[in-house]
Amino acid sequence: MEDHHRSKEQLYQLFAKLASALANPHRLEILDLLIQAPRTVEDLAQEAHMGVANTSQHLQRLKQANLVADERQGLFIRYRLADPAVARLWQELRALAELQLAELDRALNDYRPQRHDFPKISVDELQERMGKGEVLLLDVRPAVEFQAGHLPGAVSIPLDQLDQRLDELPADRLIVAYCRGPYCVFADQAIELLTEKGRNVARLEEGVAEWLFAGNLLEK
Amino acid sequence: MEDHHRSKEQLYQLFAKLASALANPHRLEILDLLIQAPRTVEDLAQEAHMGVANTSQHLQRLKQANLVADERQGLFIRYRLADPAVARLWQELRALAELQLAELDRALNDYRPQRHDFPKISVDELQERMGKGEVLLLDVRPAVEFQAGHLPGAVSIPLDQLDQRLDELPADRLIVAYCRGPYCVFADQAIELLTEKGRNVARLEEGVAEWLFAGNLLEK
DNA sequence: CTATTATTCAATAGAACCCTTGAATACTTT
DNA sequence: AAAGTATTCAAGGGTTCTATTGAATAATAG
Repeated sequence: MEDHHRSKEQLYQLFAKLASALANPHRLEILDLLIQAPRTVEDLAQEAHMGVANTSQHLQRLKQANLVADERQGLFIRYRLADPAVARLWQELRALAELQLAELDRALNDYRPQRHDFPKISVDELQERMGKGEVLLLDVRPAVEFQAGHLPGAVSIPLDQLDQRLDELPADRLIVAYCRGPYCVFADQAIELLTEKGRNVARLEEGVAEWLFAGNLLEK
Repeated sequence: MEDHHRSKEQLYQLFAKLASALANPHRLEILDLLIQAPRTVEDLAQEAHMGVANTSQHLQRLKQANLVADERQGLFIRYRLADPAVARLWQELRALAELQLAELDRALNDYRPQRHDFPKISVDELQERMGKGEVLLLDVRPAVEFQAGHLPGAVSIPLDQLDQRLDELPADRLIVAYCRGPYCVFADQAIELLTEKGRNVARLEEGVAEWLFAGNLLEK
C-alpha cells in the first residue's frame, strides 16, 4: 500500500519535472528560438539577451528534460529541439494562455502595439492567391531560420536588410510578410516600413511552427 | 528598444507562470482527479493523501493560473477544471513524457506491475463487440466520477464494492474494465480479482479523458 | 606544445517554492 | 445568537531555483 503511493508519487514527479523544465521565461524563449532553427549557445545567448553561462545552464536543464538535444560541431555545440512534440506542447501551452485573455492580451498589446493596425491574411486566402501569382510571400526572419525551413515559395529578406533591398520587391503585387509566429514582431516592423514606402502589404499571423501543425510541409 | 525587451520578457513570463502552475506533482494529481469529476477540497485532500491546508494552497495556485474554477455550494467549495483545454495540455505533457520512455516506463512498471499480464482491448474492437452484445463494459472508478460522465453503455461498480457485487456480472460475456486512464490502477486490480473468480476479462487502457479527445461523447 | 575560442563547472547569494502548524473566516444549523 | 464545519490565511524553516562571477574543459589553429 505504501509502495503504491511512492510509485504513484514518482510518476507524477516525472511529469512535474518535465513541466518545471518549461517553467522559466528564458527557457521558453530558447525553445521558441530552437523551433525556428538549431543554434549554438552563443547565438542563443545573444538572441535572448542573456549571459552565456546562464544560457548554458538553462540549456542543460532543457537537455536533462529531453526537450533539446545537442551535437558538437568542431568548436561549437549546436542545440536543437529533441522532438517535434516539444513544439506541440509549447503550442498547447500558448493556446491555453490565450484562453485566459485578460492578462495575455494586455501583454501582447504592449509587445505588438500595431498588431491590429494593418491587414491580415489567412492561410487559405494566401494559398489561393499565391496560386494565381497575385502575391509575394516574404520571410523576414534571420537568414539561418529561413535556411532551416520556410513556407513554400517564400522569399527571404531578413528584417535588418529590408530597407536596402526594397528594389527586390515587386511594386504591383501584394506582399505578405510573416515571421516566427503570432508572438513575433519582425513582420510587424517589416509591414510598417513597407507601408511607408507605399507598398501594398498584409501580415500572415502564422509562422513555420503553426504551418507545420496544420499538417503542411516546409521547403528547404 | 528597452521597452521592447521588457514587454517580450513579460509575455514569456506569463507563459512560464502558467507552466509553473503545472510544475508540481501534487497539483498534477489534483488536475488529474478534477478531469474525472469536480470535487471539494476535502475530497481532493483525501484522494491525494495530503493535508487540507496544503491542498487548499495548491488549489489556489491552480485557480490563479486559471486552470481550475471554484463554486461555493453551501458549506463546501467545489473545484472543477476551468476549461477542457486544461485536460488537453495535461494530455500533451504526458505524451511528451512518454516519448522519453526510459524513465517513465520504469516508473510505470513500478506502479502498474501487471500491466502487461492481461489482455487489452482497443476502442475499435470494443465498440464493434459491444454492438453485438458480446461485451459488458465495466467502470470501476468511484461513483462520483461515474456520475460526472462515463463511457456510453458502461455499468458502474466501484473497485471497493466489486467483490460484494460479483453476481451482477454476467458469467457468459467478456467483461471489459476501464478506469481513469493509462496511469490508473483501478482497472488492473479489478481484472486481477475477476480473473481469480474465473471471469473472462480484458482492460481498456483509455479513460474518459482519452475518450473525449478522440472526439466521442460521454453519457451522464 | 601554446594560444585561442566555445562551452561548462563550481560557488555564492538572493528569491521563490513547499509543507506544517495554529488561528481566522465564511457559511449553515440549531 | 451560538455552535459546528469547510476552507483559507499567516508565519516558520527547509528546500530548490536563478543569475553572476571566475575558473576549468574541450577542441582547434598556429
